Formats: sequence, C-alpha cells, structure tokens
Amino acid sequence: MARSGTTKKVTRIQREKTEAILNAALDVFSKHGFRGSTIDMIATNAQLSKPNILYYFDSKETMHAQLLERMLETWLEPLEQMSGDGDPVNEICGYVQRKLEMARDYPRESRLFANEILQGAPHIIDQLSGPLRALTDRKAVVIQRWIDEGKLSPVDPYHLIFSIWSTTQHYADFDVQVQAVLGDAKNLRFEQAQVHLDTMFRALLTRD
Amino acid sequence: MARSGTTKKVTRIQREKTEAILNAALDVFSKHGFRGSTIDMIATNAQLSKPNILYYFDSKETMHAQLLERMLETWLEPLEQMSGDGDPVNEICGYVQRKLEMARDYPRESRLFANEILQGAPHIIDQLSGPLRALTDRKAVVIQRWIDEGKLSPVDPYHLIFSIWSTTQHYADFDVQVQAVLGDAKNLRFEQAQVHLDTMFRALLTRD
DNA sequence: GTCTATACATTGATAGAC
DNA sequence: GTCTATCAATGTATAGAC
Repeated sequence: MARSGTTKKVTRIQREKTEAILNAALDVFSKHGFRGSTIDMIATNAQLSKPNILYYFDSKETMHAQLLERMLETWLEPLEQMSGDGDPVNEICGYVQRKLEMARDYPRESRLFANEILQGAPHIIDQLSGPLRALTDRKAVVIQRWIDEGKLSPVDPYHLIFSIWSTTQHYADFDVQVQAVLGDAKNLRFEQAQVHLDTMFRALLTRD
Repeated sequence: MARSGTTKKVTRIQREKTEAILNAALDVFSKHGFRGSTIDMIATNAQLSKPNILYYFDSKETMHAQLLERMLETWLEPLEQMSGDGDPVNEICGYVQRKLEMARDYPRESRLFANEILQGAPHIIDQLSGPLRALTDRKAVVIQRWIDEGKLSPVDPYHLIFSIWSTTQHYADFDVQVQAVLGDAKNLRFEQAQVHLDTMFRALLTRD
C-alpha cells in the first residue's frame, strides 16, 4: 500500500489521484448505490485501470466508507450553524436555505446518503443514533425554548426538522421526477423551490 | 412457461405462488435495490428454490418490472382522489393524510419507488413524463383555480405537491433515520407526523 | 411442476512483469 | 506505480432428471 507502513509522507500526486478516484467513486456510488457500482465503472470514470484503483484503496468498501464519512461532516454542518441567539424565524429559514443550496450544489452527496439510508443505513447506523441524534436533540431544545418564549408558533421540533430535511433533499434525490413534472431548467427549479420553502416554513412558524 | 402459450387458464395455485413470489421480491428489492438483490434472496424469502422462481418469472427484471407497474397505480391513486369540488383546504389536507397512511402501510412500495428514482428512473422515466406529469398538471390547474378564487393563500401548486410527496414519503424511505433520532414506536411516530403535517400545510394554505 | 447440476458472465481482488 | 493476466466467488439463467 502506498499510504501506509514505512512511508508516512503523502506526495501531492498521491493526494490528487486519491481525490480523483474518490470523485469518480462519488459519481458512481451516488448513481448506482453500493452494490450496483463496480470498481470497473469507477476506474473508467477516473480514467484509470481497475488494479490501479485498488493500489490506492484496499477495497470497494474502503472508498465507500471514506465518502460516507466525509459526507456526514458536511451533512451536519448547516444544522450546527443554526444559532440559538439570532432571530428564531430567520435562523430556521436560514437553515432551510443552506440545506437547499447543499441539495443544489452537492446532489451526489445527498443521493449517496439517501441510498445508504434506504438500504437500512448498514454502515452509518451508529452515526445516526450517536452524533446525529445528539445534534438534533440539542437543536430541538433550542427550538422548544423559542416556542416557550412565544417567539415561534408551537410546532414539534423534531418533525419540523424532518420536514426541512425531506423537502430540501427532495430536490436532489428526486431530481429526475421533479424535472419530468416541471421540465424547467435546474436554476429556475431551485429559485422556485427557494421561494416556496421560505413561504411554507415562515407560515408554519408565524401563524396566529 | 406456465402462464403463456397453449394454456391460458391460470389455476388458483399458480396465482397464489406468483403472489407469494412477488411479495418476497418486494421485500428484497425494496431493501437492497435492484442490483443489490439476488434471486437467491428472493427464493429464500419465498421458501422456494431458485429455479422454481425462474419457472414463474422469466427473469429478475420481469419481477421488478411487474412490481413497479403495480406500485405506480397505487401511487397515483391518492392524488386522483383529490376533488376540485370539495373544500380546498380539506381536499389538500385529506390528500396529505392519505399519502401519509400509504407511507405507513406500504413502506416497501415507497422504498421501491425511491430506489428507482434515485438510480435515475431507468425503467419508469416514461411514466413520469407521461401519466404522472399529466395528472400533476391537472391537479395544479385545480389548485391554481382555488387560489384565483381566493379560497387558498397563493402558493406554487407544483412545489406544494412536491412538499407533500417529500414530507410524507420521508417517513417510509428514511424510517431508519427517523427511528434513530426519535426512538419512539412506529405508531407514535406516525401520529405525531399526522398532526405536524396537517398543521404545516394548513398554515401554508390559510395564511393571511 | 419442482428439483439438482451446471453453463456462462460478472466482478472483487491478487500476482507478477515491467 | 502501473499494467496484463488470472483466480475465486457470486449470481443469472438453463438443461434435464424425476
């Protein structure tokens, strides 16, 4: 293995190749799921040979695991940014917007995650009931406090968060369907979604 | 083949076995996706031998295609029920409830569909830009008419429908995640979701 | 109609030349 | 570090006995 054992130094070339491979792997895994993807597909996409891929990564699973690990970090980030100090409605709607931007700019990551969850989350179930649950619990407390202080209309914090996740990710995961029904260009679809989701969650949070 | 050619008669036994196989196939396909599923898994689940499965169905694809076809019918049904004559808010919220009940009672079908869409809908892209789009267009006209008549707060009909699809199906497709975060029993989760979604869409449709 | 046995293709991973 | 060749395992589908 190039990146283990005696030599700890990782050259620029090595890092760039690893990145190129991971990028190709993300392409393939997000489109076909783990079992639907073959190392050959990844090799073709990365313009490398199959054994060359396996020189940089021990196995198909290693690539998949690394991609999932990365994705989970960026996945949790937008929610962590939601601050308990700002204006409640703006904080939540800001989170919605960031999440929608992620669906627009990183649809592959969203689909990789969706594929994993659909299969029962075999590789990340621990992260779901660990870090993800902990983060959600923390933010649910903040939202509940806002409600108790009369700054938000009463709403179940957890299901509010689920609604934010589902509506925003829908534009990445079900993009084919959205496009089949709407037909519009991608940028236009996301501008419409932006307005719509802001309207919806604002209505929910500020009803009388 | 048992069900083609000279004999057109389909016995009760044959029909029951075909049903049992399709039921097992739905179990497996919805959990592992098309390529992640093997005929062996389906055979084990149906308590039959692999060749016996292939006696009733030409191929793995045939089973998958039949399941998708069935699912699409039931998928379109709840939206078709939404009548242009009733009370607008109740009609839409009734649709939300029916869709949520489907996610609760037929999660396998929902996941089968989600898997197919995630992979780019290779087998049903025509149904999406055909029947599904046509139905959505019809209902969007109804919703727009309600808005023009002042019976609903202004909202983009298409993105309203997307929000209904995404929030309800989320409880089937992302069930593992919902359970990891909430931990509650399934029935409780769906009761909470029912209240939450009714509140949310009612707020959106009746804001001032 | 249902089974065992097997043909044939795909695929993950390794060996060894260069 | 990268390639060709190949192994072993898995999986779809068929042949043929019963």
